[in-house]
Amino acid sequence: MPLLHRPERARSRKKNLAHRIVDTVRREIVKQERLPGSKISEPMLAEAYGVSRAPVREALLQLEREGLVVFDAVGRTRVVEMTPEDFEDLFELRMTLEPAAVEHVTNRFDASLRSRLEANIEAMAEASSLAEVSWLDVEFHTIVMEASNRRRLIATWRAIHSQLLLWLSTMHQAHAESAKVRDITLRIARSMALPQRSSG
Amino acid sequence: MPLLHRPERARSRKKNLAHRIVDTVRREIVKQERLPGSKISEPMLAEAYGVSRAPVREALLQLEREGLVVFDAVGRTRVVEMTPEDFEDLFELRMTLEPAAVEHVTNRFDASLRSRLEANIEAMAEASSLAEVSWLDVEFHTIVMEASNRRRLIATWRAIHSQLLLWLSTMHQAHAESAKVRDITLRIARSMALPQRSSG
DNA sequence: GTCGGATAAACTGTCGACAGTTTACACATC
DNA sequence: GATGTGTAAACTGTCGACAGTTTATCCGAC
Repeated sequence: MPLLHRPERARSRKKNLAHRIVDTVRREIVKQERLPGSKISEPMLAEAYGVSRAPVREALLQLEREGLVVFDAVGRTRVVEMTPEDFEDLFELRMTLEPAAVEHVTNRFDASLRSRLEANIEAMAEASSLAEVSWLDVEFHTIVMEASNRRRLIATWRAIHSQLLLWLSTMHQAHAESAKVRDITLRIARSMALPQRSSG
Repeated sequence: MPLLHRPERARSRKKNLAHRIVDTVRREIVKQERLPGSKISEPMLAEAYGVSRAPVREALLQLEREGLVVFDAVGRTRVVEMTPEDFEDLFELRMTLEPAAVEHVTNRFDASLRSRLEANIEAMAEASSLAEVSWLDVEFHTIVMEASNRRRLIATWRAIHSQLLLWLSTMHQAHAESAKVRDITLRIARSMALPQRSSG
């Protein structure tokens, strides 16, 4: 099972409480241990992690930035519920961003990047489940995105990254046995392949 | 002079203090009343607006999201300093996003949208300064982006919108009399024009 | 006069508390 | 049994405070 996330930045790079809460809740949402539409209250989160509400509020802001939670009109937090339109939106933005990143990566294709990508591909080949392949595939494209070295492109990717994982999780959990969804996922996985993968 | 911003969302749509602080500081940064690289401390902001640090912290997080401030390793806040590479990055992302938006707008081109765009164009024609034209131009493209109705596209646009204004402000203030910069700005403005502007 | 170190000021991260508002619940009514 | 209502519980937004750390200042050594 691939690791969910490297630490990422939020306010300061230091390991503050908000960071840890973000990491934990992000994992819970992506794994669907917190279901779409379920409420998240600050006092409950604060008590769950034995902290005050201040870092919890900061964490929720970050999770909203990643598109994993939404705030209603009175400031209450819920786990995001993605509609088919959202999925379309999500993948369209992804398809818009990726070519721009690839263009820069081709100019910066060095040994380090190459080995990271190859390791990822290898892991995919050895993966034992479709879910694992999907996750590795998102990881593959994260590597590409970050290799582009375009700060704003990377920031935008991070803003949708977790939503992609959530979508994959939704698909695999809700329709694990559906051959049709299997096909869709594989088709998308293929379309996500690095267009001009250099051979040298 | 065009209005700087409509209220925009942050945590809840209600008018909380963080909102007002974001609006004010955003304007200060874009107008370069706060100079790039200058420090922003929470206690000072809090005192300046007569509030506690809690809403100030929230506001700074939002401003970081908009790319107007950056946090250093120990959590201190500074007004962003944009390098030439940043400008390139910024406009490249902009060019990546825009065609995707335009594609959707052509399907939704109604009278309301048309009149809003025409009003904008009219204002540009009557504008008395290059700065004003630039701002109206960014506004034009904001209208297009929001008309696309793609949530994530719009969110991404908002994440770079203020940076575009800051860049324009920088250009106009630092090189107001430079014919060369004038040309660059106009060239960019032209490239920003809606590619297939419908005539019917 | 310059450099280095000690001391003071300032700042961030976190906490617990309170007011005002919204939601949930129990109870009475039809 | 369904419905409306009033009260209690819960929640958000905001505040002031404190501890630990970083930055600035001042003073002495050279």
